[in-house]
Amino acid sequence: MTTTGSERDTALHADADRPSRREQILQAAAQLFAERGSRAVGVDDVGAAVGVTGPAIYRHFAGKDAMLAEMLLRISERLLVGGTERVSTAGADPRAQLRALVEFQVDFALDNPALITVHDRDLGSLADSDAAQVRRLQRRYVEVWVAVLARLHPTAEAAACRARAHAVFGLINSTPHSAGRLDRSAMARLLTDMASAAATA
Amino acid sequence: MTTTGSERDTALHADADRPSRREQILQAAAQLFAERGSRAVGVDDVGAAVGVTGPAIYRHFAGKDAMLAEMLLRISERLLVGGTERVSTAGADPRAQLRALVEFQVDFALDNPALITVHDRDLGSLADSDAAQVRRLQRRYVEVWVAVLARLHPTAEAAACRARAHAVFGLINSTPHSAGRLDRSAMARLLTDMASAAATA
DNA sequence: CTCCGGAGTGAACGCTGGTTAACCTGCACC
DNA sequence: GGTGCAGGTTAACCAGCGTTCACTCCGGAG
Repeated sequence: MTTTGSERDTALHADADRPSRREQILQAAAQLFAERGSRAVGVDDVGAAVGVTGPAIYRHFAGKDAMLAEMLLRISERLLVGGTERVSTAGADPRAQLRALVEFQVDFALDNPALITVHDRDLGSLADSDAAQVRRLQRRYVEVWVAVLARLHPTAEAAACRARAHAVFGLINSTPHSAGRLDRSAMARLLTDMASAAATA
Repeated sequence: MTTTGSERDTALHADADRPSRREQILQAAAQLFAERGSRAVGVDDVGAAVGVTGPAIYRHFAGKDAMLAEMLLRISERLLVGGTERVSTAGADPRAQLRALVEFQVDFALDNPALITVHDRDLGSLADSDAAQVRRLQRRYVEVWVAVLARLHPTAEAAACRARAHAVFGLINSTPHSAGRLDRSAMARLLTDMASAAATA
Protein backbone atom coordinates (compact mmCIF):
# COMPACT_ATOMS: atom_id res chain seq x y z
CA MET A 1 0.00 0.00 0.00
CA THR A 2 2.88 2.38 0.53
CA THR A 3 4.66 4.13 -2.29
CA THR A 4 1.98 4.57 -4.83
CA GLY A 5 3.25 6.50 -7.76
CA SER A 6 1.47 9.73 -6.90
CA GLU A 7 1.41 10.76 -3.29
CA ARG A 8 -1.82 12.66 -2.54
CA ASP A 9 -1.67 14.37 0.78
CA THR A 10 -4.17 17.02 1.65
CA ALA A 11 -7.79 16.52 2.36
CA LEU A 12 -9.44 16.20 -0.96
CA HIS A 13 -11.20 13.01 -1.71
CA ALA A 14 -12.99 12.44 -4.97
CA ASP A 15 -12.93 8.72 -5.64
CA ALA A 16 -12.83 5.46 -3.84
CA ASP A 17 -9.54 5.44 -1.96
CA ARG A 18 -7.51 8.59 -2.12
CA PRO A 19 -6.50 9.05 1.46
CA SER A 20 -5.19 5.85 2.91
CA ARG A 21 -7.72 3.45 4.30
CA ARG A 22 -6.31 4.16 7.70
CA GLU A 23 -7.17 7.82 7.41
CA GLN A 24 -10.62 7.04 6.09
CA ILE A 25 -11.26 4.91 9.12
CA LEU A 26 -10.06 7.55 11.52
CA GLN A 27 -12.21 10.19 9.92
CA ALA A 28 -15.32 8.03 9.78
CA ALA A 29 -14.77 6.92 13.35
CA ALA A 30 -14.45 10.50 14.49
CA GLN A 31 -17.74 11.33 12.84
CA LEU A 32 -19.54 8.38 14.39
CA PHE A 33 -17.95 8.85 17.79
CA ALA A 34 -19.05 12.47 17.79
CA GLU A 35 -22.60 11.57 16.89
CA ARG A 36 -23.22 8.70 19.28
CA GLY A 37 -20.26 8.52 21.63
CA SER A 38 -17.37 6.14 21.18
CA ARG A 39 -18.83 3.52 23.45
CA ALA A 40 -22.07 3.36 21.53
CA VAL A 41 -20.35 2.86 18.19
CA GLY A 42 -19.40 -0.65 17.23
CA VAL A 43 -16.42 -1.71 15.23
CA ASP A 44 -18.86 -2.95 12.62
CA ASP A 45 -20.36 0.53 12.35
CA VAL A 46 -16.99 2.09 11.70
CA GLY A 47 -16.20 -0.54 9.13
CA ALA A 48 -19.54 -0.08 7.39
CA ALA A 49 -18.94 3.66 7.23
CA VAL A 50 -15.92 3.07 5.02
CA GLY A 51 -17.37 0.13 3.12
CA VAL A 52 -15.70 -2.80 4.83
CA THR A 53 -16.69 -5.23 7.53
CA GLY A 54 -15.81 -4.82 11.18
CA PRO A 55 -12.79 -7.06 11.61
CA ALA A 56 -11.06 -5.40 8.67
CA ILE A 57 -10.28 -2.57 11.05
CA TYR A 58 -7.75 -4.80 12.77
CA ARG A 59 -5.55 -4.67 9.68
CA HIS A 60 -5.00 -0.99 10.44
CA PHE A 61 -5.40 -0.60 14.19
CA ALA A 62 -4.55 -2.74 17.16
CA GLY A 63 -8.11 -2.31 18.40
CA LYS A 64 -10.87 0.09 19.09
CA ASP A 65 -9.00 1.70 21.94
CA ALA A 66 -5.97 2.34 19.76
CA MET A 67 -8.21 4.08 17.24
CA LEU A 68 -9.61 6.41 19.85
CA ALA A 69 -6.19 6.96 21.39
CA GLU A 70 -4.61 8.00 18.12
CA MET A 71 -7.56 10.24 17.38
CA LEU A 72 -7.32 12.11 20.67
CA LEU A 73 -3.55 12.30 20.59
CA ARG A 74 -3.62 13.85 17.16
CA ILE A 75 -6.18 16.43 18.18
CA SER A 76 -4.25 17.42 21.28
CA GLU A 77 -1.04 17.67 19.31
CA ARG A 78 -2.59 19.76 16.58
CA LEU A 79 -4.01 22.13 19.14
CA LEU A 80 -0.75 22.44 21.03
CA VAL A 81 1.52 22.99 18.05
CA GLY A 82 -1.01 25.23 16.31
CA GLY A 83 -1.52 27.33 19.41
CA THR A 84 2.16 27.78 20.18
CA GLU A 85 2.88 28.61 16.58
CA ARG A 86 0.13 31.21 16.38
CA VAL A 87 1.33 32.87 19.55
CA SER A 88 4.93 32.97 18.46
CA THR A 89 4.06 34.59 15.14
CA ALA A 90 1.69 37.12 16.67
CA GLY A 91 4.33 39.47 18.01
CA ALA A 92 4.83 40.59 21.57
CA ASP A 93 1.51 42.28 22.26
CA PRO A 94 -0.61 40.02 24.47
CA ARG A 95 -3.78 41.37 22.83
CA ALA A 96 -2.56 40.27 19.46
CA GLN A 97 -1.53 36.94 20.91
CA LEU A 98 -4.96 36.44 22.43
CA ARG A 99 -6.62 37.33 19.16
CA ALA A 100 -4.42 34.83 17.36
CA LEU A 101 -5.29 32.10 19.86
CA VAL A 102 -8.99 32.85 19.68
CA GLU A 103 -9.02 32.81 15.91
CA PHE A 104 -7.08 29.59 15.85
CA GLN A 105 -9.42 27.86 18.26
CA VAL A 106 -12.50 29.18 16.45
CA ASP A 107 -11.21 27.97 13.11
CA PHE A 108 -10.35 24.60 14.53
CA ALA A 109 -13.73 24.19 16.17
CA LEU A 110 -15.62 25.25 13.06
CA ASP A 111 -13.51 23.05 10.80
CA ASN A 112 -13.57 19.97 13.03
CA PRO A 113 -16.73 19.90 15.08
CA ALA A 114 -16.58 16.13 15.32
CA LEU A 115 -13.05 16.14 16.68
CA ILE A 116 -13.93 18.82 19.19
CA THR A 117 -16.86 16.79 20.42
CA VAL A 118 -14.93 13.57 20.79
CA HIS A 119 -12.02 15.43 22.31
CA ASP A 120 -13.70 16.26 25.59
CA ARG A 121 -16.41 13.64 25.68
CA ASP A 122 -14.55 10.38 25.23
CA LEU A 123 -11.34 11.11 27.02
CA GLY A 124 -12.73 9.06 29.87
CA SER A 125 -12.96 5.86 27.85
CA LEU A 126 -9.26 5.61 27.18
CA ALA A 127 -6.56 3.47 28.69
CA ASP A 128 -4.84 5.16 31.59
CA SER A 129 -1.51 5.66 29.89
CA ASP A 130 -3.07 7.13 26.77
CA ALA A 131 -5.38 9.32 28.80
CA ALA A 132 -2.43 10.63 30.78
CA GLN A 133 -0.56 11.50 27.62
CA VAL A 134 -3.56 13.30 26.16
CA ARG A 135 -4.02 15.19 29.39
CA ARG A 136 -0.38 16.21 29.31
CA LEU A 137 -0.80 17.72 25.88
CA GLN A 138 -4.06 19.39 26.86
CA ARG A 139 -2.41 20.87 29.89
CA ARG A 140 0.42 22.31 27.85
CA TYR A 141 -2.08 23.85 25.47
CA VAL A 142 -3.96 25.39 28.36
CA GLU A 143 -0.69 26.77 29.67
CA VAL A 144 -0.14 28.54 26.36
CA TRP A 145 -3.42 30.32 26.93
CA VAL A 146 -2.71 30.93 30.59
CA ALA A 147 0.58 32.62 29.76
CA VAL A 148 -1.19 35.08 27.48
CA LEU A 149 -4.12 35.61 29.84
CA ALA A 150 -1.78 36.24 32.75
CA ARG A 151 -0.25 39.16 30.89
CA LEU A 152 -3.69 40.57 30.18
CA HIS A 153 -4.76 40.20 33.79
CA PRO A 154 -1.63 40.95 35.81
CA THR A 155 -3.44 40.93 39.13
CA ALA A 156 -5.18 37.60 38.61
CA GLU A 157 -3.79 34.42 40.05
CA ALA A 158 -2.88 31.47 37.85
CA ALA A 159 -5.90 29.41 38.89
CA ALA A 160 -8.22 32.17 37.75
CA CYS A 161 -6.46 32.38 34.41
CA ARG A 162 -6.76 28.64 34.01
CA ALA A 163 -10.47 28.74 34.77
CA ARG A 164 -10.79 31.61 32.34
CA ALA A 165 -9.10 29.61 29.62
CA HIS A 166 -11.40 26.66 30.21
CA ALA A 167 -14.40 28.94 30.05
CA VAL A 168 -13.27 30.38 26.72
CA PHE A 169 -12.78 26.85 25.41
CA GLY A 170 -16.29 25.99 26.48
CA LEU A 171 -17.62 29.04 24.72
CA ILE A 172 -15.84 28.38 21.44
CA ASN A 173 -16.37 24.64 21.51
CA SER A 174 -20.10 25.16 21.78
CA THR A 175 -20.24 25.19 17.97
CA PRO A 176 -21.23 21.56 17.59
CA HIS A 177 -24.31 22.27 19.73
CA SER A 178 -25.56 25.13 17.61
CA ALA A 179 -24.61 23.90 14.21
CA GLY A 180 -26.03 24.75 10.87
CA ARG A 181 -28.33 27.67 11.46
CA LEU A 182 -25.65 30.27 10.94
CA ASP A 183 -23.18 30.37 8.10
CA ARG A 184 -19.57 29.85 8.88
CA SER A 185 -18.27 33.37 8.55
CA ALA A 186 -21.01 34.86 10.71
CA MET A 187 -20.48 32.16 13.29
CA ALA A 188 -16.74 32.75 13.25
CA ARG A 189 -17.18 36.46 13.87
CA LEU A 190 -19.73 35.93 16.58
CA LEU A 191 -17.59 33.43 18.45
CA THR A 192 -14.46 35.50 18.03
CA ASP A 193 -16.13 38.60 19.42
CA MET A 194 -17.72 36.77 22.31
CA ALA A 195 -14.55 34.92 23.20
CA SER A 196 -12.47 38.06 23.07
CA ALA A 197 -14.93 39.90 25.27
CA ALA A 198 -15.05 37.03 27.75
CA ALA A 199 -11.28 36.67 27.84
CA THR A 200 -10.65 40.35 28.50
CA ALA A 201 -13.63 41.04 30.79
CA MET B 1 -53.85 13.44 44.07
CA THR B 2 -52.59 12.79 47.57
CA THR B 3 -55.78 11.40 49.01
CA THR B 4 -56.00 9.74 52.42
CA GLY B 5 -54.30 12.00 54.86
CA SER B 6 -54.13 9.38 57.56
CA GLU B 7 -52.53 6.47 55.82
CA ARG B 8 -49.30 6.10 53.92
CA ASP B 9 -49.80 5.72 50.26
CA THR B 10 -46.08 5.56 49.62
CA ALA B 11 -45.62 3.88 46.33
CA LEU B 12 -47.64 5.73 43.74
CA HIS B 13 -45.82 8.88 42.85
CA ALA B 14 -46.73 11.38 45.46
CA ASP B 15 -43.97 11.95 47.91
CA ALA B 16 -40.67 13.40 46.86
CA ASP B 17 -40.02 14.82 50.27
CA ARG B 18 -37.69 12.54 52.14
CA PRO B 19 -34.37 11.31 50.77
CA SER B 20 -35.63 7.91 49.80
CA ARG B 21 -33.51 5.12 48.44
CA ARG B 22 -34.72 6.15 45.04
CA GLU B 23 -33.19 9.59 45.45
CA GLN B 24 -29.97 8.12 46.76
CA ILE B 25 -29.72 6.00 43.66
CA LEU B 26 -30.37 8.91 41.33
CA GLN B 27 -27.75 11.03 43.00
CA ALA B 28 -25.12 8.30 43.06
CA ALA B 29 -25.87 7.44 39.46
CA ALA B 30 -25.49 11.08 38.44
CA GLN B 31 -22.09 11.19 40.09
CA LEU B 32 -20.90 8.00 38.42
CA PHE B 33 -22.37 8.90 35.05
CA ALA B 34 -20.61 12.24 35.17
CA GLU B 35 -17.28 10.65 36.01
CA ARG B 36 -17.21 7.80 33.52
CA GLY B 37 -20.16 8.26 31.18
CA SER B 38 -23.46 6.46 31.58
CA ARG B 39 -22.52 3.72 29.19
CA ALA B 40 -19.37 2.86 31.08
CA VAL B 41 -21.17 2.58 34.40
CA GLY B 42 -22.75 -0.74 35.27
CA VAL B 43 -25.90 -1.26 37.23
CA ASP B 44 -23.76 -3.05 39.79
CA ASP B 45 -21.62 0.06 40.18
CA VAL B 46 -24.63 2.23 40.90
CA GLY B 47 -25.92 -0.30 43.39
CA ALA B 48 -22.56 -0.56 45.11
CA ALA B 49 -22.43 3.22 45.43
CA VAL B 50 -25.52 3.13 47.64
CA GLY B 51 -24.67 -0.11 49.40
CA VAL B 52 -26.87 -2.60 47.59
CA THR B 53 -26.37 -5.08 44.79
CA GLY B 54 -27.15 -4.38 41.17
CA PRO B 55 -30.55 -5.96 40.74
CA ALA B 56 -31.92 -4.08 43.73
CA ILE B 57 -32.10 -1.07 41.43
CA TYR B 58 -35.02 -2.70 39.65
CA ARG B 59 -37.16 -2.28 42.77
CA HIS B 60 -36.99 1.47 42.13
CA PHE B 61 -36.51 1.92 38.40
CA ALA B 62 -37.73 0.11 35.35
CA GLY B 63 -34.17 -0.13 34.12
CA LYS B 64 -30.96 1.71 33.52
CA ASP B 65 -32.50 3.77 30.74
CA ALA B 66 -35.35 4.88 32.95
CA MET B 67 -32.84 6.07 35.50
CA LEU B 68 -31.00 8.19 32.98
CA ALA B 69 -34.25 9.42 31.49
CA GLU B 70 -35.59 10.64 34.78
CA MET B 71 -32.27 12.25 35.57
CA LEU B 72 -32.14 14.23 32.36
CA LEU B 73 -35.81 15.15 32.46
CA ARG B 74 -35.45 16.53 35.95
CA ILE B 75 -32.45 18.61 35.01
CA SER B 76 -34.14 20.05 31.95
CA GLU B 77 -37.24 20.86 33.94
CA ARG B 78 -35.34 22.50 36.74
CA LEU B 79 -33.48 24.65 34.25
CA LEU B 80 -36.62 25.63 32.39
CA VAL B 81 -38.75 26.51 35.39
CA GLY B 82 -35.86 28.15 37.21
CA GLY B 83 -34.94 30.23 34.19
CA THR B 84 -38.47 31.40 33.43
CA GLU B 85 -39.04 32.22 37.07
CA ARG B 86 -35.85 34.23 37.37
CA VAL B 87 -36.69 36.20 34.25
CA SER B 88 -40.22 36.95 35.37
CA THR B 89 -39.07 38.25 38.73
CA ALA B 90 -36.26 40.34 37.29
CA GLY B 91 -38.41 43.18 36.04
CA ALA B 92 -38.66 44.52 32.53
CA ASP B 93 -35.08 45.56 31.89
CA PRO B 94 -33.43 43.02 29.59
CA ARG B 95 -30.08 43.68 31.26
CA ALA B 96 -31.49 42.72 34.60
CA GLN B 97 -33.12 39.70 33.04
CA LEU B 98 -29.85 38.62 31.48
CA ARG B 99 -28.05 39.06 34.75
CA ALA B 100 -30.69 36.95 36.50
CA LEU B 101 -30.34 34.21 33.91
CA VAL B 102 -26.56 34.24 34.09
CA GLU B 103 -26.56 34.05 37.86
CA PHE B 104 -29.08 31.26 37.79
CA GLN B 105 -27.09 29.21 35.33
CA VAL B 106 -23.83 29.85 37.16
CA ASP B 107 -25.35 28.78 40.46
CA PHE B 108 -26.83 25.69 38.92
CA ALA B 109 -23.56 24.72 37.24
CA LEU B 110 -21.52 25.28 40.38
CA ASP B 111 -24.00 23.43 42.57
CA ASN B 112 -24.53 20.48 40.24
CA PRO B 113 -21.44 19.89 38.16
CA ALA B 114 -22.29 16.23 37.79
CA LEU B 115 -25.76 16.97 36.45
CA ILE B 116 -24.38 19.52 34.02
CA THR B 117 -21.88 17.02 32.72
CA VAL B 118 -24.41 14.25 32.24
CA HIS B 119 -26.89 16.67 30.79
CA ASP B 120 -25.06 17.30 27.54
CA ARG B 121 -22.92 14.20 27.35
CA ASP B 122 -25.38 11.35 27.71
CA LEU B 123 -28.39 12.73 25.95
CA GLY B 124 -27.41 10.56 23.03
CA SER B 125 -27.80 7.30 24.93
CA LEU B 126 -31.48 7.75 25.61
CA ALA B 127 -34.55 6.22 24.03
CA ASP B 128 -35.90 8.31 21.19
CA SER B 129 -39.07 9.39 22.94
CA ASP B 130 -37.26 10.41 26.10
CA ALA B 131 -34.57 12.17 24.15
CA ALA B 132 -37.21 14.10 22.23
CA GLN B 133 -38.88 15.21 25.42
CA VAL B 134 -35.59 16.35 26.92
CA ARG B 135 -34.76 18.22 23.76
CA ARG B 136 -38.13 19.92 23.89
CA LEU B 137 -37.45 21.18 27.37
CA GLN B 138 -33.93 22.24 26.44
CA ARG B 139 -35.26 24.11 23.47
CA ARG B 140 -37.77 25.99 25.56
CA TYR B 141 -35.03 26.95 28.00
CA VAL B 142 -32.89 28.18 25.15
CA GLU B 143 -35.82 30.22 23.90
CA VAL B 144 -36.05 31.95 27.27
CA TRP B 145 -32.50 33.08 26.77
CA VAL B 146 -33.07 33.94 23.14
CA ALA B 147 -35.98 36.19 24.04
CA VAL B 148 -33.78 38.18 26.39
CA LEU B 149 -30.80 38.24 24.06
CA ALA B 150 -32.97 39.40 21.19
CA ARG B 151 -33.93 42.48 23.14
CA LEU B 152 -30.29 43.20 23.89
CA HIS B 153 -29.30 42.75 20.27
CA PRO B 154 -32.22 44.17 18.30
CA THR B 155 -30.44 43.94 14.96
CA ALA B 156 -29.36 40.33 15.35
CA GLU B 157 -31.31 37.52 13.81
CA ALA B 158 -32.77 34.72 15.89
CA ALA B 159 -30.20 32.17 14.76
CA ALA B 160 -27.40 34.40 16.00
CA CYS B 161 -29.10 34.80 19.36
CA ARG B 162 -29.49 31.06 19.61
CA ALA B 163 -25.83 30.49 18.84
CA ARG B 164 -25.01 33.16 21.38
CA ALA B 165 -27.05 31.41 24.03
CA HIS B 166 -25.34 28.10 23.33
CA ALA B 167 -21.96 29.79 23.56
CA VAL B 168 -22.82 31.27 26.94
CA PHE B 169 -23.96 27.85 28.12
CA GLY B 170 -20.67 26.39 27.00
CA LEU B 171 -18.81 29.06 28.89
CA ILE B 172 -20.69 28.63 32.13
CA ASN B 173 -20.87 24.86 31.93
CA SER B 174 -17.11 24.67 31.64
CA THR B 175 -16.97 24.54 35.44
CA PRO B 176 -16.70 20.76 35.66
CA HIS B 177 -13.55 20.95 33.54
CA SER B 178 -11.77 23.44 35.77
CA ALA B 179 -12.99 22.26 39.13
CA GLY B 180 -11.44 22.74 42.48
CA ARG B 181 -8.64 25.17 41.90
CA LEU B 182 -10.74 28.21 42.61
CA ASP B 183 -13.14 28.68 45.50
CA ARG B 184 -16.79 28.89 44.73
CA SER B 185 -17.40 32.59 45.20
CA ALA B 186 -14.42 33.60 43.09
CA MET B 187 -15.45 31.14 40.40
CA ALA B 188 -19.00 32.44 40.48
CA ARG B 189 -17.88 36.02 40.01
CA LEU B 190 -15.46 35.12 37.26
CA LEU B 191 -18.02 33.14 35.32
CA THR B 192 -20.72 35.74 35.81
CA ASP B 193 -18.50 38.52 34.55
CA MET B 194 -17.26 36.54 31.58
CA ALA B 195 -20.73 35.36 30.63
CA SER B 196 -22.19 38.84 30.89
CA ALA B 197 -19.41 40.25 28.75
CA ALA B 198 -19.82 37.51 26.17
CA ALA B 199 -23.59 37.88 26.06
CA THR B 200 -23.51 41.61 25.53
CA ALA B 201 -20.47 41.82 23.27
C1' DC C 1 -49.59 -15.42 65.18
C1' DT C 2 -50.30 -14.83 60.53
C1' DC C 3 -50.23 -12.70 56.29
C1' DC C 4 -48.64 -9.49 52.93
C1' DG C 5 -45.95 -6.44 50.41
C1' DG C 6 -41.66 -3.81 49.99
C1' DA C 7 -36.79 -4.41 49.61
C1' DG C 8 -32.63 -7.11 48.71
C1' DT C 9 -29.78 -11.20 47.24
C1' DG C 10 -27.39 -14.62 44.39
C1' DA C 11 -27.73 -17.27 40.36
C1' DA C 12 -28.78 -17.67 35.72
C1' DC C 13 -30.03 -16.17 30.91
C1' DG C 14 -29.26 -13.90 26.59
C1' DC C 15 -27.64 -10.46 23.84
C1' DT C 16 -24.33 -7.36 22.30
C1' DG C 17 -19.85 -6.38 20.78
C1' DG C 18 -14.71 -6.64 20.72
C1' DT C 19 -11.41 -9.73 19.34
C1' DT C 20 -9.35 -13.74 17.08
C1' DA C 21 -8.78 -17.51 13.70
C1' DA C 22 -8.86 -19.59 9.24
C1' DC C 23 -9.46 -18.79 4.74
C1' DC C 24 -9.67 -16.17 0.35
C1' DT C 25 -8.04 -12.65 -3.30
C1' DG C 26 -5.66 -9.51 -6.15
C1' DC C 27 -1.39 -7.64 -7.34
C1' DA C 28 3.58 -6.67 -7.36
C1' DC C 29 7.74 -8.89 -8.44
C1' DC C 30 11.32 -12.03 -9.47
C1' DG D 1 3.76 -19.16 -13.11
C1' DG D 2 4.68 -19.34 -8.50
C1' DT D 3 5.42 -16.52 -4.21
C1' DG D 4 4.38 -13.23 -0.75
C1' DC D 5 1.92 -9.96 1.38
C1' DA D 6 -1.60 -6.36 2.29
C1' DG D 7 -6.24 -6.20 2.97
C1' DG D 8 -10.99 -8.50 3.40
C1' DT D 9 -14.38 -11.89 4.62
C1' DT D 10 -17.11 -15.10 7.46
C1' DA D 11 -17.61 -17.78 11.51
C1' DA D 12 -16.62 -18.48 16.01
C1' DC D 13 -15.17 -17.32 20.77
C1' DC D 14 -15.65 -15.02 24.93
C1' DA D 15 -16.48 -11.43 28.36
C1' DG D 16 -19.41 -8.06 30.16
C1' DC D 17 -23.67 -6.40 31.35
C1' DG D 18 -28.63 -5.54 31.60
C1' DT D 19 -32.31 -8.02 33.00
C1' DT D 20 -35.21 -11.70 35.07
C1' DC D 21 -36.24 -15.28 38.50
C1' DA D 22 -36.86 -17.61 42.71
C1' DC D 23 -36.11 -17.01 47.19
C1' DT D 24 -35.35 -14.62 51.70
C1' DC D 25 -35.90 -11.12 55.26
C1' DC D 26 -38.52 -7.78 57.78
C1' DG D 27 -42.02 -4.60 59.53
C1' DG D 28 -46.58 -3.52 60.08
C1' DA D 29 -51.62 -4.23 59.85
C1' DG D 30 -55.62 -7.54 61.19
